[in-house]
Amino acid sequence: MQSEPTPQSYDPATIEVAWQAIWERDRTHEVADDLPRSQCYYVLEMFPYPSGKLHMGHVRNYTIGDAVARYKRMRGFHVLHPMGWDSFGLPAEQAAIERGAHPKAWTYENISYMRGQLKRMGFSYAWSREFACSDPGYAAREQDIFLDLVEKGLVYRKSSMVNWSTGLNTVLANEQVIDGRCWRTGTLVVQKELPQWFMRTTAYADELLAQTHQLPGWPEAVLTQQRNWIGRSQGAEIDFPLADAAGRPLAEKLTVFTTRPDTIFGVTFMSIAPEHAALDSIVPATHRAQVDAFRDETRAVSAHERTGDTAEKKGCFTGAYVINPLTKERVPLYAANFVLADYGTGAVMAVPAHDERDFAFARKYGIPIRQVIVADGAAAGELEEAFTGVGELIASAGFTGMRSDAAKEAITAKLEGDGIGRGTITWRLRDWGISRQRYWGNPIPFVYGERSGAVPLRKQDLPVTLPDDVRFDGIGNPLAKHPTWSTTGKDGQPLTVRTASGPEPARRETDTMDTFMESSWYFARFTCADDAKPLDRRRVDHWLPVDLYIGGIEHAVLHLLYARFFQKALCDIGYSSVREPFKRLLCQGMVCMESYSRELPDGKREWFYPDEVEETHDDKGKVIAARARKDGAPVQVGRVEKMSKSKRNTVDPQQLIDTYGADTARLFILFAAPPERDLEWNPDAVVGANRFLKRLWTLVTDHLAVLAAGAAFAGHARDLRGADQTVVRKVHATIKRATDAMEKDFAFNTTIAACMELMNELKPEQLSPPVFTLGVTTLLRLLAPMVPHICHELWSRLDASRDVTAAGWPGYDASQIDSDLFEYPVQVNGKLRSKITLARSLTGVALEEVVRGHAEIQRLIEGKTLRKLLVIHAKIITLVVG
RNA sequence: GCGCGCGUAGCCCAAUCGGCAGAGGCCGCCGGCUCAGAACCGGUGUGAUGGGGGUUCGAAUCCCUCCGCGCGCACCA
Repeated sequence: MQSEPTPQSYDPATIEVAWQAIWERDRTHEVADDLPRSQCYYVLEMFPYPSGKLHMGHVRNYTIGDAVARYKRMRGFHVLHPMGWDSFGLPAEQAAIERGAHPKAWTYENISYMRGQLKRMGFSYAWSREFACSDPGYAAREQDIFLDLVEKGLVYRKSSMVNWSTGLNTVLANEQVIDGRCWRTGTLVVQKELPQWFMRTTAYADELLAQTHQLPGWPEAVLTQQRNWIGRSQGAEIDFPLADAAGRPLAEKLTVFTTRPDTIFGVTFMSIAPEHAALDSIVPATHRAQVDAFRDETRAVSAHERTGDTAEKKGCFTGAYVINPLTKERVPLYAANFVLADYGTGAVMAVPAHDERDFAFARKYGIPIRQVIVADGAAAGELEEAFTGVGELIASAGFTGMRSDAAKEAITAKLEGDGIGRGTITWRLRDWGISRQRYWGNPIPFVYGERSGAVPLRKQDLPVTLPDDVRFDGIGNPLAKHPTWSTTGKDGQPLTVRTASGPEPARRETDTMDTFMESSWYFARFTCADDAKPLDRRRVDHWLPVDLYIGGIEHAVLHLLYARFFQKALCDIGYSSVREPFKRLLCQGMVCMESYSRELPDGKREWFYPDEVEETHDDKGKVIAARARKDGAPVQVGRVEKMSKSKRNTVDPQQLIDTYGADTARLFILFAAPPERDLEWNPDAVVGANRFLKRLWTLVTDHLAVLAAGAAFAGHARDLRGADQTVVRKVHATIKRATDAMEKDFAFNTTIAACMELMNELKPEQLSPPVFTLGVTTLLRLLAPMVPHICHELWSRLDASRDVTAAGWPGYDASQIDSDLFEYPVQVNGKLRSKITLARSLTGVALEEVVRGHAEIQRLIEGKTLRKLLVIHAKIITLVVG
């Protein structure tokens, strides 16, 4: 049983709630929009999906962001630090299906609970700017923007093969397909053809790629991933005329894309995607049946199995031939399972000698392999594997002898001159399919006239709102099944579109937008959340780019690429002139914990909660065994991995707050690891964090009389001696370390360590009151961004005139850090041999003279030859003797 | 396979420009306090900085290579 807290003991529940009430009452963390930009700072954390309650990943993300926001405020910045809710999405509908809860009610109840948790953590958000994406106001403004994008030609509709999740009955983006399975449900993804709405992300492919080289504040890993995803590929399109079996050219042609036009003289066949549209007209009747069969066979397997690394390369001769435009040679055309219809032109000139896939294919089907490139200095010979490098051309007519780079250009130029090819760039990046066959999303503001087809809504007919009376049975799209919604206008009358010949009956688009749409501009809306228009350009341009954006690396190519695209699109429809939304990106690591499990006889795994397990340690404290309490039988200590419910290695933030308070949770999270690194949850270390705060509490409250009585020491350390001098130096050194750590990488862990060190030095019985006061007040100011409640509370007891935030981040005086003497380590031939103490003020030639003459140095070189003497001021003395 | 990152004490992690390997915390151990325990206070660190090689007066740090772990991409022509 815990004893009842006395007024003197640290009672986080009371002081934290009290300060949170003060911040709420005073609207402490709101910020104006008209201050000089150089004094402003926009820090943003990726807003959460309101799934029910905060998990430890959220708490870490938001703790980091809050510590930055509070730190920047103490440095005098006007900080914009908003929060909202990414509240459209599938889990709400899953809840409706499974529990009968209405998505709207479920979502807003979750928001209400989670907002309470955020406030209980003491996060310093500008709550007046809060919104949820499912709020009618936000969704309506997004529709407004959408229509502008339509106007600008950045939205279009086309029928296309889509990833269809059999688990969700909906379309998934490529990014939502992981190993051929649905990212959410893990069910199989199949290919299906549907009309879809697309955002023209490819219109910005060049800029999206180029700007990755101008984002120094982003982690290299994210930039690399985005570059891979965009996938720029420079090469040429080349036309190959079709030929009949006798080799006579036909009128039709096939165009290939290649990055290696220099290998064109090595082409011995052509391969084409089995579902390529041109095949129907190309394949002669004699081969039609088997090509169709091959296509169906290919289609039957999922995209992943088909293109996976291990998949067998298979093909089928089409009965057709093409002519190599440079050699005029006739080569066979194969349908091949590894050729993708939607990349490049869907057809590939096959050069087995210089491409691994073509090599394997040629071996399998007995197709000739003709080498046309040799590595520099090598001779042509029998190839055991494809040579995919660059080198010198052989057997390539007039291009023989050229190097690959030159040949690429020369051959492309020749093809261009002949009108049968052209240099071109192909992208891996596709347009963004945004249609979702779901209810809980933002409706796409289009209608379909009976005869006139898809028509965008007029702005005065916005917004399209979701109906509340919807049934959820988990099959198909609830919106499409609603009896009246899709055919009723805003005025309650049957929906029509205007045409030249008068109103025409129409029905609504029932697809809703991918929820990545909402998260693509919420950071802009935060700058002007009260504006009637979708965005207020003045304020958007005032605050953007976000100075620091914090979130998980799992969004490296999803959200972060869409948001970059969207920002550029917003610029081009007049809402901003800032083309990159995030100046600096911080990707925090995962929150991990040890897991315990054992294998059951049936091969399954049984997982244990930590308190179900007893560990035994050796005499150094190393864990040597673990067994389950219930049966005493051993369990395996799993590796430290991301918290997950199924592995029973989660910690509930609410429980943590209830037990230790928000400040302890914050302190542990910031102290246990640097932000980018994975954090290993350690319940013992949480207790340690709590212990530190208790000691801080006691240190201040036990000496309130002394601390509140007089001012902190403001003189110079040189005028002090003994413990007072040591502590004043320590104070300045600590401020420097803490400041450097914050400015460099937000290395809260080292900032906190420096504070712990300082506190260990603060022994009131050995210090004069002004110096002790300096130490304590410095400590409170340095810790305030990280553990704001306890620091505000203690500060208020020392100084009622202003709060600790207003007191600001302390500055330091470099001249007060170091003592007048420096103890030089002396290395002889790289080994530490001795130490000598000299005045720090000694530098340069004078310093070297003193060292040379020093008795200790003389002793070290006695009887040997001094070959070299290096004296680095305030660092080290190195002797090289022989 | 390719790309990015990481590897320091039993564990989590520090170490500005290449300059004495150790700041802080946890665990363990010892001691104080206590009838006793918890809490609290004090004390307590011997590692080839993952292996090998190189550059240097000097390498945890820079370069090469290998090993291990994590993440991402993966038939993109």
